[in-house]
Amino acid sequence: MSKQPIIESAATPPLIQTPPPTAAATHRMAGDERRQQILRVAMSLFSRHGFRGTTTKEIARTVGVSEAMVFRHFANKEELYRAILDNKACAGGMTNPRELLAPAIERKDDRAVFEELAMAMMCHHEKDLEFLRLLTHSALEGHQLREMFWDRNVRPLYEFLGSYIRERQREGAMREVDARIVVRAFLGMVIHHSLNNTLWDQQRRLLDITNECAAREFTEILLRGLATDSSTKAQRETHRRAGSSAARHVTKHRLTKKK
Amino acid sequence: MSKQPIIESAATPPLIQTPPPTAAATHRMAGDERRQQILRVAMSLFSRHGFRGTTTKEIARTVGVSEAMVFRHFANKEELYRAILDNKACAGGMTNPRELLAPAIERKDDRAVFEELAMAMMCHHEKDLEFLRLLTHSALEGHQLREMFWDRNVRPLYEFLGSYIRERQREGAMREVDARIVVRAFLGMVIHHSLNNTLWDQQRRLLDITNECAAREFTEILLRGLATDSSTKAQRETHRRAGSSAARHVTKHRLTKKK
DNA sequence: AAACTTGGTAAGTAAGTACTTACTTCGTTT
DNA sequence: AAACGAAGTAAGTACTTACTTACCAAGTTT
Repeated sequence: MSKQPIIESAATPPLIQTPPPTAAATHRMAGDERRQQILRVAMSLFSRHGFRGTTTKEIARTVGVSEAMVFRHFANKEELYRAILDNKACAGGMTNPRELLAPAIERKDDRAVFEELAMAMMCHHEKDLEFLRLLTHSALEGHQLREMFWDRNVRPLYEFLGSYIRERQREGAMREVDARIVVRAFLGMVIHHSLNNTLWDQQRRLLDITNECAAREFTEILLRGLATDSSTKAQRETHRRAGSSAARHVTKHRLTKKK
Repeated sequence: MSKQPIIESAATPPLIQTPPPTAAATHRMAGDERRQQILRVAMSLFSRHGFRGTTTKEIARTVGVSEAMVFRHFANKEELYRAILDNKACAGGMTNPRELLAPAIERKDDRAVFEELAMAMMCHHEKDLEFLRLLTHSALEGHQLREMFWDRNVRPLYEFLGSYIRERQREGAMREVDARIVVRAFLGMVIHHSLNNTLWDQQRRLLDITNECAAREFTEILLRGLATDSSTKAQRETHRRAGSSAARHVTKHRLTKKK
């Protein structure tokens, strides 16, 4: 309004386009490729600084293009965020626990069920640290990723694991406690451990153990904690014979890595 | 610099001061009182939207004063945040567990030790929900509250609870597992439960139990999980005779409130 | 009643913020 | 080689942000 755009000034000199000062050789990518790149960068930045704490300018600069490119691929910041969620919330919940645990469940190998679940979760958290942070951010900000993740991952996991526990209780292999409480307790140990390692104590000052060790010990505590008075010894015998995943000498056996 | 301030224009008309349109009767508070009010409001807003997500304007408006007042009391936003931390990080870690648990520890009542600790933590989280959110925000943002809380609360708790467990292990009352893993497992159950209730599932769709119930069941799982093969029955007898806090019939005994 | 102190404000400012506009460059198709 | 469309940009716009300035008015002291 205040400024008249130069529409037909054929005279204006070429205005020597400064060759992109940002990156080395990021010229003319295919549209989809660039879109993916923006997505990856945005994901990484959102996970570090949250939605509000990340600017579109920063995203563009990191990618090595002008800000306008971000808005060519995504209508607005919110849509960019959504695109990340669609990418992640589906693939973000690690490999489906149902498939992963099927063999262990078949054999009714409780130890393997819990240990493998714990391992899968912790390894996934470790690998996709970004997603864990993104998730926590959106839980705080009340963003829709929270509900999405809840419905697609958390609730199904509670139902799946809960029904396994109930089955084992019916068979007399575990004492009678509300299965949902058991699920909460176990996921609590595992998730808290991951959160601790990624958000609070990345240098592992308080506790530096391998995922294997954590999975093993958490499982041990849970299963002993659920054992029926009668099953206590018998069951552990059974599992030893079956050659279950670990649990050979679960006492004090070099649990920590250092310090 | 660019604008010449009117220094002695006695002629400028009174410019009828609009009577504060914001609040009803928030006139002329004592300095300290207002300072405290700003602190409280800021704390509440920071906990809801994080440091970056809260504007000084919003704080001022909520208090019912002009933005300039915020900056009269606090040099900048960062200092306001610090003031909150100083207020909170000292008093924020609930009553000192050392004192709280002293009697239970004296009696070597493991059940009471863990159950009371869990209760204290969960009730504190529930009451000071704001602090929990603030803490999570600063963990994500890498703000100094994280280190502060870590040093003043988390690490001491690990050491304190860990040494109690080690003592009980020496006495043969608990099996030999790295005490720090046990601490992590137990705090994991408790903290994850709190976090779940405040950040993820405020409507308690997944699991709606009282704090008492959660504390009781988590403790039960942990203690059974730590029992030595020999102590299993003997110990539970002992505790029953001693009239320990709960644990009468810890089986399936109306654990949930509804659904 | 003059001088000081203190709680308070309106109206800035400079540096962001998300998002847009008008235009250019280049590989592919015709 | 002309035309076209997609990848790209510089330089905006309108608004928000943290923070400042210049000033005021109700007490309290002198």
